[in-house]
Amino acid sequence: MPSGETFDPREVRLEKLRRLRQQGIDPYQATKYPVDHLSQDIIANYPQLEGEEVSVAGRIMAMRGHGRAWFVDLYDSQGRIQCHITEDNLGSSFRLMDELDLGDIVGATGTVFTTRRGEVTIQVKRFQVLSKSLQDLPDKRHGLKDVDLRYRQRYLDLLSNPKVRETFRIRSDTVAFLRHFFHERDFVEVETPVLLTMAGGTEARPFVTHHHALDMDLYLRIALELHLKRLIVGGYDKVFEIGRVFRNEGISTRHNPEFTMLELYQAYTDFEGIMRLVEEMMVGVATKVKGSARLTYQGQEIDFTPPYARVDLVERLLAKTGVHWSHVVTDEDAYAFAGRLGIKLENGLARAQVMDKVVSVVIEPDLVQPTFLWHHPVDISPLAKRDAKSPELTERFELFVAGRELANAFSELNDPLDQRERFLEQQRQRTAGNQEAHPFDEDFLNALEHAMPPTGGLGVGIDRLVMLLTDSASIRDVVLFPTMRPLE
RNA sequence: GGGCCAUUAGCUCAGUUGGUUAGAGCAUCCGCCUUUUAAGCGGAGUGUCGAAGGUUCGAGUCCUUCAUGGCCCA
Repeated sequence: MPSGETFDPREVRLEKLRRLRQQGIDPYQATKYPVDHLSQDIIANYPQLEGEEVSVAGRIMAMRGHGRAWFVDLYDSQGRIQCHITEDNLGSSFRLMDELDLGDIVGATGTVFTTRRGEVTIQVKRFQVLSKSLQDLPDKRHGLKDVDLRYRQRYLDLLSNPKVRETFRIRSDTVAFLRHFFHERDFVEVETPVLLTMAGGTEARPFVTHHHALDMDLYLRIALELHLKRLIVGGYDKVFEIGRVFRNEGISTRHNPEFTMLELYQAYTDFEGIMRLVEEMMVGVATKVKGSARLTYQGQEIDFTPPYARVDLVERLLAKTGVHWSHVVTDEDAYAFAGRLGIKLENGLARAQVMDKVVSVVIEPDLVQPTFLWHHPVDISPLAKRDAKSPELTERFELFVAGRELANAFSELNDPLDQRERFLEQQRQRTAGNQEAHPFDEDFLNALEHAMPPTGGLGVGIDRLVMLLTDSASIRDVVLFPTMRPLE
C-alpha cells in the first residue's frame, strides 16, 4: 500500500470531507433545501411533469458511473428516484462527484425525463451536498441481517430494510386509528402518572426508582387501571389512555420490559358492551391498516369479522381435563393438577398463578380465530365484578387471537367492601411470598366508596396488536428500540 | 434459570478430517467508459476469525470459561 493511502472507509470519507472543505464547501452547513417534490409523486405524475424542473432531496443509495456522467439513486421518505448527473449540465461543479459516497444526503434540482430503458429520471442541473456520511451503509442487496445490530442500530435497519419502515408505519396508523376511533365515540383521552408510590392494576413485578428530593422509592406503573377508574368516579363517562407501562420480568419474543397499553373505561356498560366495542375496534383497525378484515399471521389465516366465538373458561377446562376449577382448592392441589397434565412449574407459586398457567397451556393455544375466553374465576380476577348468578365467577373476558392474549376486559368491580376484601386476600398472598400480588390501595378504595357507576373496562396490548397486523414473530420487531443488554 | 445454535473483511456469507500466506459477492481504492440500473471492463485486497485460556509440531476448525444474540423449555 503506498504511503498516505488508506482503505479504511471512514478515513477515505474524512479525506473527501477535507477536500470538499478545501474547495470552500462545508457539507454540514446547509440548513434547508427547496424540496418541491417527493420521489413517488414524480413517478406517478410523469407525463405531466416531463420537462418540468423539480427539486428533491435524500440519501444516495447507489451510484453508477459512466465516465463523464453518473446515475445516482436518491432515496427520500417515499422511496427511490434516479438522477442523471453529467459534466455537460454541471460544468466545473461536476468534479464534486468525486467526493460523494453512498449514504451522503444531497439535494438535486433538474428536469424530469425518461431514459432509453423507460425509467423516470431527473436530469440534474445543480446539486448540493446537504450532509456527508462518514460510515459505510449496510449491504445494498441483503440489507442489515444481523438481528443484534438491527435492534441496536435501528437507524441502519430502517434505511436498509424497507419492510421495517412499513412495519412502523403500520404501527403509527394503528395508534392513529385507535385514537380516532375512541375520540369519535366521545372518549376523553387522558394521561395518568407513570411514577407511583405503589404499582397496581394487575399482578406483575414493578421497576423501582428513587426520588431524591423526597428521598423515597417510586414504582413505574404496570397498568393504567386504577387511575382511569378514579376518573370515572370523578364524572367522566368515557376515558382512555394509550401509554407505556413497565414490568420487571423476563424478556422474550412476546415480552419487552416496557410496552404500550391501551386502556379504556366506559360508565353504564358492562363486559358485553365492551365485547361489542372490541369487535368493532378489531375489524375497524384491520380494515384500516391492512385493507381487509382478514390477514395472515405466521401462516395462519385470521378473520376479524364479528361476532367472535365465546368460550367459557371453567367449562372448557372441565372438558379438556375432566377437572372442575372449584375442586382445586389449595396450592398443593393446583401443583398436583398441573403435574398430572405434564406441566412443569417453578416452585413457590400460589394456586391462582398455577391455574393461570394451566389455562395458558390447556386452553389458549387452540384459540386461533378471534375468541372471547370468558367468565374467569374471581380468584384470578381481583378487580372484576362477580357474575350475579355464579358469584365465584366474574364478568370478565380475554380476547385471544392466534393463541395469544390480545385484550383483557371486565365489568369493573365497584363494590368498595368486596374490593377491600380482595385487596386483603392479595395482601395475604403478598405476605406469603407472592411478589406479584396486588398491593393494597387505600386511596383507590376511598374513590370507590364515593360510588363508581357500573363500568366496563378494557386493556389492549398495542405491541401484540401490531405484531398481528404486521405478521411479526417477535415483539422486538414492532418496538423501535427494544431493551437490550449493553455491550461490554 | 436450563438445552441447542450462531458470532470469520464495512455489509451478506463460504471455509472439507486440525495442515502452506483465511476466501467470494457487494462496498471501498486506482484506471477506462455521457441514457445505466445487481451497469460494464481492467487492476488493488481491507481481517484482534466475538474474548480469554488450553490441547497440539500446527487451531477459524478440537476442549474449557466468558460475552452478545437467536430458537426451544422454564
